[in-house]
Amino acid sequence: MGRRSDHDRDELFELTVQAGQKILAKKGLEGVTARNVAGAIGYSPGTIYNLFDNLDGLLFEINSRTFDDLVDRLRSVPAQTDVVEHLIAFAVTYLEFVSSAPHSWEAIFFHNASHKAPASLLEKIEAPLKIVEEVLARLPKPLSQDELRLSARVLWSSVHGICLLVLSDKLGTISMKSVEPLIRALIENYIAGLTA
Amino acid sequence: MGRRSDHDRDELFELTVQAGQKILAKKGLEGVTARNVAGAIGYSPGTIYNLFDNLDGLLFEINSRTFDDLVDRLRSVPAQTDVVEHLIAFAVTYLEFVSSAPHSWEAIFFHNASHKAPASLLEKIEAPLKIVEEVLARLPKPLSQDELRLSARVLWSSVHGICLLVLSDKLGTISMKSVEPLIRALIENYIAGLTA
DNA sequence: TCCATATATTGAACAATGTTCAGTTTTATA
DNA sequence: TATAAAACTGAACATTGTTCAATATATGGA
Repeated sequence: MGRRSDHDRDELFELTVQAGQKILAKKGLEGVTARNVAGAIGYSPGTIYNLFDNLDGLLFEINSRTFDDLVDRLRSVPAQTDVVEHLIAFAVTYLEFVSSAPHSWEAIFFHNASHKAPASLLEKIEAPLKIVEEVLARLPKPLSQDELRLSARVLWSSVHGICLLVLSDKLGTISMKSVEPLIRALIENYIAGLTA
Repeated sequence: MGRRSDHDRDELFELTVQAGQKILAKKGLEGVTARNVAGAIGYSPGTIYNLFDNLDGLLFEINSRTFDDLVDRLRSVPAQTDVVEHLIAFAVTYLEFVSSAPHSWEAIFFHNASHKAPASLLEKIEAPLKIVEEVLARLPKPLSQDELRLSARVLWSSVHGICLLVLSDKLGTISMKSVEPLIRALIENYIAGLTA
């Protein structure tokens, strides 16, 4: 039984999110139930609803942190003078992250929320796209704001599609090594077409 | 109350699948519950389990038909002498289908089945890839079976990623018209890179 | 025609889910 | 120390998928 003196609200919030992440990593999305999470932190199910509006809220928070993690990884990709090389490094970083933490991404790709995601999460989903836009803006050919926005989205979506492929084929014949040269071809030539 | 004499087993199966499809189209994936489907065909919930091993079975059947539909659409794309044009026509066909029947594709992309999909469904998922492979095989450059397989998958996955983008942005600013030229650039240049 | 057998259908019941909230316990404050 | 505020509980509710004994219906042979 959880005691009020054990943790203040912020600590408890943090504890809950981490318990959720741990369960997600171990049991997958379907393991993240109110009773499981409550049990893991030593509180009763009702307490979850003291911290979050609903269970979706917990998953939104977890997903939000996964995006933070992705953004950190993208930001720490070494700067490349060549735009194409930079974008390829982004894609590979994304692919490796998805591949190494599949359940975190399962929660992002396949969680069917009954409630609306908060604006803060929607912003974080946008963050990687902003980073891609920044790099695309360095292309010699001048692109309008709209062109930049759309082409970043299309490029990232196609990389995203390939992440899904890798994710769905965890036990199959498609490895990172076999996909990387094709990602390279995809990006190299998409950019070539964009700037033609 | 359903009467045994109303339909034989095959008719009832058909009736159930169609009821499922109708509910899916109208209410989305979350509307497809055992009780809803049973109510729609005038039988009790238990009857559903006489026709399918479980509810996933019904959704597998519905998804299977969606893939059949896609394959029909791809097969009726007018033959193009140019491989790239042919692939672009495929992608546009796919995009338009997803865009016009979003809930059918929601069931394919976001249904988290508790049970394993039957081999027959897995084969149907492969069918569009086979069609893409066939066209890729017409490229002047000779590709090995493995190269063909992998590049078809990567190409289709990236188109798939863009379908998801369009699907997730049904009310947003991304239209078919704005995406089509970028799909074109994506495919044109991916193939250029592949055959270089 | 009528009974016996096989099949189809029902619907109550079970477990698990998210969620609520009246009641209890604990802490902070005056 | 008494009172108010906040946190926490856990039983309860509605809704899921799913099962299965009981019932209803159809079939085929005497």
